[in-house]
Amino acid sequence: MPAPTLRSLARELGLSRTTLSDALRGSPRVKAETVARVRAAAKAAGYERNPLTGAVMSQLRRSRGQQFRGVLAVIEIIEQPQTSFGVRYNESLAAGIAARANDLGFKVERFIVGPNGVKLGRLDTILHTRGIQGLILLPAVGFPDLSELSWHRYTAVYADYFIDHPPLHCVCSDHYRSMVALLHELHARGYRRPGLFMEIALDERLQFRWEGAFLALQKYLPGITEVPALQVREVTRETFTEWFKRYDPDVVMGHFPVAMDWMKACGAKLPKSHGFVCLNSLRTAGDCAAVDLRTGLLGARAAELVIGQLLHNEFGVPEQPSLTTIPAKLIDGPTLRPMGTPKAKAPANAKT
Amino acid sequence: MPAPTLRSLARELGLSRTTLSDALRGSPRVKAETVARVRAAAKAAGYERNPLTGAVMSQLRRSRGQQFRGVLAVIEIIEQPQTSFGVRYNESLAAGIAARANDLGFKVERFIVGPNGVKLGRLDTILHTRGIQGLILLPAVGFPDLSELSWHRYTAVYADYFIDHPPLHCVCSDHYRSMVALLHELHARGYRRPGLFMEIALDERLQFRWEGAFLALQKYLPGITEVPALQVREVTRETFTEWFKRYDPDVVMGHFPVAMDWMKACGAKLPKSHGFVCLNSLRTAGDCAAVDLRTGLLGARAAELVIGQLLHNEFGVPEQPSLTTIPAKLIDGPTLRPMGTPKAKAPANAKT
DNA sequence: CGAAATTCCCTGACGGTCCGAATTCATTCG
DNA sequence: CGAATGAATTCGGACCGTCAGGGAATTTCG
Repeated sequence: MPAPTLRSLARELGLSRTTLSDALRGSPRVKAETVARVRAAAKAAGYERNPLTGAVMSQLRRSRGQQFRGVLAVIEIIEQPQTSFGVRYNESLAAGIAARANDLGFKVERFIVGPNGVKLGRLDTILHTRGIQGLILLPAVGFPDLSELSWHRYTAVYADYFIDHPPLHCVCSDHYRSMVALLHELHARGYRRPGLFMEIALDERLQFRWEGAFLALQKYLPGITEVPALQVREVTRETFTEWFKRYDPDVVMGHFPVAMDWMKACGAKLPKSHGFVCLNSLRTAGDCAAVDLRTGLLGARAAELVIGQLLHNEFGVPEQPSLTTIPAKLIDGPTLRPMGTPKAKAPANAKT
Repeated sequence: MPAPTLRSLARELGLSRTTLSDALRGSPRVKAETVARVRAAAKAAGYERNPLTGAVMSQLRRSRGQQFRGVLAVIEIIEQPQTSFGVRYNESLAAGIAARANDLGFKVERFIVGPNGVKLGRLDTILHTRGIQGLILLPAVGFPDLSELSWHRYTAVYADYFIDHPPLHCVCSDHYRSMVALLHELHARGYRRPGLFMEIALDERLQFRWEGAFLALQKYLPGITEVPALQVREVTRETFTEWFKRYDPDVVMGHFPVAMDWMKACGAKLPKSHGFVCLNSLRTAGDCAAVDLRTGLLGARAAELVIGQLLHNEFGVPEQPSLTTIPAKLIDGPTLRPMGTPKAKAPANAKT
C-alpha cells in the first residue's frame, strides 16, 4: 500500500486537499468538527505530516523563492568553567557543523544549558516555540542527562563517545584507530621506544582507547622495547621527568606540549635524539607534530546525520544507537624525524 | 524585481523548467554547453538554488512512487573456501540487510566475486545493465581491492572495519567497547582473574581491539589479578591447557566453545568454579554465555546508510570515509555465575 | 541505406501551501 | 416579504523544484 497523501486522503473523505491541509494544521478557517474528523481519518490511514516539508512549501509559496533555511540547534551543556582547550574544541566542532549545515540549506543556532545559560525545561519550550527539531549536542564534561527533553519532537546526535540519557547516535573521533596509525607511522620512521603520558581523566572518558591501542601495538609491532605508559591524575614536571629519565622513550606522545620543555631540560634534542607528538593539534601552537582529530569533519558528519533524519521524518530516540567515527590524521612537524632517516643505531642483523 | 524562479529563468532562456533544474544540478542528461549557459544566466540573474528545498522536493517525488524503489547489491568477495562460521556471519548480515531494505522499499540481490563467482569487470557491467547503484560489501578475508569498479556510478558501504581500495564508509561491531562492557559485567559478577585466548589472525584484522581493551581494563578495573592473554597462531588443546593450568583464570573469554571441554578436562566446573564466555554467539550452539555481535542490526544500519546516500544522490567514493559501529550485547548462559552470587573467596578486607 | 542506440530536451504529474473565489446560511434592512 | 449584507466554510487555481517517461534529432552499426 503506497503511503497516503493529502490528495488521496481528501478523496476518501470527500473533501478538498486544501481543507485537509488547513485542518491538519489547525487553521481557524475550518470548522472544528471537520478538523476532528480529518485528524481521526489521517491517524487511521497512517498519514504523517513532515514538518520540514511543510515549512519549505510554506516559504516557497509565500515568498517566491526567497532563501529559506531550516534550523539546527547546537547545544552546549556547561556545568563548570570550561578550559580554553575545551572551548577551542567545541568551537571547531561548531564551525564544521555550521559549514556543512549551510551547504545543506540549514542554519545553526547556539544554546547553552547550565548555570550561565538556560535550564533544560526552558530550552525545551524555546526549541518548541521556534520550531527547531534537529539538535546537535556538543561534548559535555561527565555524562549529561537530557532525558527531560520532549524527545518525540526532536532528532539529535551527540558529538562524543556515548550518552545514555537518552541513548542517541554519536559522532566521535576514532582514538583507537588513530593511535594504531600513529604507532605504525612512528615505527616506520624508525622509533622503537614509544612512550605515552596521559592524565587518567582524559583517557578514562574514552574507555582508555589511547592506552588500549598503545598496549596492544607495543606487543605486536616488531622490535619494540616496551615503555610503560605514564598514567597519572595530573601530569607534573616532576612525575614526567622521573618517568622520562627512567625509561628514556625515543618518542613521546601526550596531550601537553609543555612536555617538550621538560624533555629538553633533560638534555633531549628535538628531533635529533627524541621525538614528540601532541595527541591533539588544538592544544599546540603549531610548533610540533600533532594529531589532528578532524573536528571539522566530525561536525560535518554530525550535521549530515541529523539533517538526514530530519528529511526522513525520523524523530525521537533511535531504536538502536550507533557510533560514527572518523580517523585522525598526523600533522607532521619539526619534532619528528622525517621518513627514511637512518635510525640512531642501525640494526646489526636486521631481519624483516 | 522579484527574485527569479526556475520557471521565469527558463522562459527567458527559451528552455524548459526541467532542463534548468537538471542543468543547475549538473545532471548528465543536459549537454555540457547548455549547462554552462544556464549556470551563467542563473548567476547573472541572481538565482540561487536552495539545497533544502531541492532535498525536500526530491524526497517528495520519490516517496510518491510505488513501493519498489530499487535494488541493492549485496556483494561477497570469496577468494578462498569459507569457514562454516564465516558463512553464518555473512548470512546473518545479509538477512539484516534484506529486512531493512525491504522496509524501505528496496530489494536485494546477492553477487559473488571470485573463482566461484564473477570477475570484477563482469560485475561492473552486470550492475550497470541492471541499473543497480547501491552496493553493500560483505566482509572479505584480507583487504579486498575493488578500485576497478566504476565508482562514479555507485554508492557503497563495506560491512567491516576498513577498506582502502577504495576508501568507503564502513559499518562494523564495536569490539573495543564490547570487550569493555563485557569486562565490567564479569567484574560486577565477581570475577577477578579474567583470561583471554585468541588466534592472532582474528584479532589482527581488528587491529587487536579485543586485546587492546582487555589490556587496558585489566589495569583499571579494581582488584584484578592480571592474566596474560593467550595469543597464538592456532589455538590447540595443548597450548590452551598449559596456559589455563599456569594462570588459572576464573573466567575465560575466547572464540572457540571447545575450550569448555578442555577446561572441564582440567577439573573446572562450569559455572561453579570457572566461567566461560564465547566472543561470538554465532559460533556457539547456545549452550554458553556469548557475545552477540548484532549482525542483524549491523546489516540494517548498512542498508540505511546506502539507501540514505541513494536518496540524496550521493555517488562515488566519499570525501572522508567514516566508520559506524554498534555495541555488542552479552547473552547470558549457564557458563556464568549470575549477578550477586557470593564470590568464591570473600575478600578479607574489602575496600570499594 | 535502414535499423538501433544515443543524446538532448520537453511535457505531464506531483505534494503541500497560500490566496482569492465560491457556496451556504443566517441576519438585517428597505 | 424580498433583497442585500455578512459570517462561516469549503473549494479551485497557481506555484515551487523534482521525477518519470516520451519524443525528436543525431550518431553508430550492421
